[in-house]
Amino acid sequence: MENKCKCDCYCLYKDIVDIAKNSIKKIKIFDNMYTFFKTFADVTRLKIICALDEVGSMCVCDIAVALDMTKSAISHQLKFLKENKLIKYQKKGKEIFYSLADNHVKDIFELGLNHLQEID
Amino acid sequence: MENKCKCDCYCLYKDIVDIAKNSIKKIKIFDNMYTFFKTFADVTRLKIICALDEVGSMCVCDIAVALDMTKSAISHQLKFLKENKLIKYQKKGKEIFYSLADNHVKDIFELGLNHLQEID
DNA sequence: TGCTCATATGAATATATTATCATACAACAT
DNA sequence: ATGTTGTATGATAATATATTCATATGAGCA
Repeated sequence: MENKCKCDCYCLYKDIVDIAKNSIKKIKIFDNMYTFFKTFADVTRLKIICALDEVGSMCVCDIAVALDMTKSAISHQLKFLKENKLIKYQKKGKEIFYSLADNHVKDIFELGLNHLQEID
Repeated sequence: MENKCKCDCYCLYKDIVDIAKNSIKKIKIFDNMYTFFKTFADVTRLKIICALDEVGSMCVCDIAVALDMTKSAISHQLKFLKENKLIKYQKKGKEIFYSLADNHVKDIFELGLNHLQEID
């Protein structure tokens, strides 16, 4: 039957399903989007963002101390954040200072904060 | 030494570290926050949100057809969304219709969309 | 040059997450 | 009652992720 898909389902409301399907198809950036949100879906990364948001820029070592974690763990997470263009950095001698890339990061962070404060 | 922590780090800029530490401590909802953002950090859940956003409300079966996935997989994800209060539902006979819980979900989704369209 | 410190990174381990599979339950039709 | 359909769920297997560990690189200094 036409309205039966490989997934063992009978389609009940075909027109609605078609609208939903088209809507999903239109957004070709789900992969990027999920990677973007994944950034905020980790306590360590949230804390790094929070710290950088508060003090502007910090070196790897200080972030590690502030979060009470190893420098290696922080470095791995900074790499993730860097690859997803959420932070930028500036070299000063041996040290490398990281800071938030733009206001979107702050916006998202604060929107999440507001949402949680409202339902709580 | 006072400025050496268990994590093999030497604290370089103590005042900055203290500010960051306090800022992190103030936010006691990192756990909730990361769970909230985790919702958006999965392609399946993003698609469900996208579909519900577009057509208002859908039953489990139709969501499964629209996403071309099994009903079981969808049901598990709906449970996750339900537990985190991002969707609500209404029973009609055998069917259960799911819809987005409030505008925050839509807001976050669209903010992510905007962010990605700008950097791209 | 050799040493120390700041940072980066590959591999391995530990943990978390997702989809599948089997099954259960509830509503409806016959 | 029995069978069918829509949904839910526990257990498992497959996959992804985070941290640790060992090691590497690179800058500054003695």
